[in-house]
Amino acid sequence: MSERWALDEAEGGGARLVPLGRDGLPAGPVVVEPDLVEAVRSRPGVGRWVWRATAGVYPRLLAGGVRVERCYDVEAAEQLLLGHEGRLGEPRSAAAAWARLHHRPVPPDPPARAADPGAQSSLFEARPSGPGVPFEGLLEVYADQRRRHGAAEHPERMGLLTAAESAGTLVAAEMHRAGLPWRADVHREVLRELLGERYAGGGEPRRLAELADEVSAAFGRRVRPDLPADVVKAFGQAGVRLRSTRRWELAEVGHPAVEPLLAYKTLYRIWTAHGWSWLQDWVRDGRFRPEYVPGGTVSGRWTTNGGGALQIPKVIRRAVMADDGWRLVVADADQLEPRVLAAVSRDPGLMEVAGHAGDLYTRLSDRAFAGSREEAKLALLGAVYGQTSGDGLKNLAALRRRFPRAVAYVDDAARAGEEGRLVRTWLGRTSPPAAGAGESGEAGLPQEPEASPYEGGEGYTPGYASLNARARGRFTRNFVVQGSAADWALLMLAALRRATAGMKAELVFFQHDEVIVHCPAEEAEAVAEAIRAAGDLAGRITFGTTPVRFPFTTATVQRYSDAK
DNA sequence: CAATTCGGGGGG
DNA sequence: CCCACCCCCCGAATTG
Repeated sequence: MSERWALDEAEGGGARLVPLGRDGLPAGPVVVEPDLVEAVRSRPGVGRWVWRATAGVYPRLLAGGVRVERCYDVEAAEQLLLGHEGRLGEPRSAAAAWARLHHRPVPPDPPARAADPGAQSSLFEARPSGPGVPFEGLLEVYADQRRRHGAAEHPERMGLLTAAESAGTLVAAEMHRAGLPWRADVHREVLRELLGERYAGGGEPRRLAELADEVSAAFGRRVRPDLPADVVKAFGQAGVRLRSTRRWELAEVGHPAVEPLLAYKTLYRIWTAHGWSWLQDWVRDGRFRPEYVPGGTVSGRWTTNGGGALQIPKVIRRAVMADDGWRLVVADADQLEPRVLAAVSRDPGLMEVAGHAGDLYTRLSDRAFAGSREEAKLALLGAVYGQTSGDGLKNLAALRRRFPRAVAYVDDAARAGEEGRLVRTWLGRTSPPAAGAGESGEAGLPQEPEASPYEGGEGYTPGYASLNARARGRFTRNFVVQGSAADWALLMLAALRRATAGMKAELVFFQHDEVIVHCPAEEAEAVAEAIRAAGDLAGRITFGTTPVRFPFTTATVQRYSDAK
């Protein structure tokens, strides 16, 4: 029986606190204490802290050496509940929620804070705490949120979603504090190998300048490779018509400028986005500390605020190195999205395929297709993404025949999107309303009943159904799978966090379906086992009883680039 | 001059 | 070969 307390910052670094009863209402007098960190440290029996926003409170606790077991993030909950109620887009701050409760004017959310490169911690940041809400208001909002959870389509799942999202906010703050081990010297070595030395004055490094010269030489005139319009014009004069200068399009052109141009693009990207100035801005004392934003995308995937932490180019990963005597345990969930589709659709055939730890696509091709593993993979991904053309389509009919419930699950989601309805992930995260819903827009009109693309016919043409509706259908089709995968990932993180709580190991990176744990070498085996167990547990807690397995590919390495 | 859009790359 | 889904980040060009 763990206690639940509400907590808010008070003026001068202090705290307001109150114990909460089983009904979520205050079960005692409000206490004011002079030191927030001590207030929490001295109450180790509290099992869940209810507070306005983890990002506002938890960095201070971490800086004071205090971790909490669980929390309830009122503003994260507000966002999820608004979404569930079809009101995504309304302000989500606690102050806004309080104003809505009392039918007062609702303050807009403060604008997102700019990225803060190189911050060692959030301790000294002037973080805009948003429009103020008194402690009593926060308590009222919390009590009302409990009621709204009860009114959700699946109250238990909705409660689990909020708990998981809250756990995610704790992980995000802890990962920011721990930082990803980053060897600036190795990074510079990589840059020098790829780009050559830098010239004074901040111009292009040597290798880029050489490649630009090669491109110009191939055209017989000066061409700026970083200006698409210039490149298209140059090819035009050479008799090659291009729609764009995208990599795949250039690759089909036989012209001596293509090779140096493609090399230029790759290196230019590294130079501008992960080059010397990125290093200067983002790496301090051997750590890269991005600010993670749980629930930063509509589907529940995380984003980061600055630093491009979720897009670290493969070649740069050599710089991510464990400390001496330590290791990186890098774990990647295997074929997560098809496994999630099996779990949510309860398709018997797909559950059977996903009920083993081995390669899912191989098993899929063995059972369902005459074709190769690659074809099976493309067909399945095509079904999940709403592919409209190309090779994957030819196996879609076979997929539909073998796994009718799985395909119907995503087809239903697509139809809902086209008709302007909402869809939800397994735990209840909800897609945003269609633009213009509620007005006299397309969402309110009856949709064409005579031509559905989902009955398997060839030759379907969109007719008058708007392209926007079709795009929205692809979005909702994918949302139920990608979002449910994000549900699972949150539960997996929460389980892993608990499992490693007594170890020296630290979670240092998370990217949709991949985690990195930094730990002493002797803990690596236990950590790998904890990850495996966290995946299993997350599968059971998220989806209930299911034969579907959620295995990882795990590597214990010294450099991130050695995993894979 | 600042803010926004575009084109292209990186990640899953 | 790509596509289809979710993103971030950059520089240049365009717009207010």
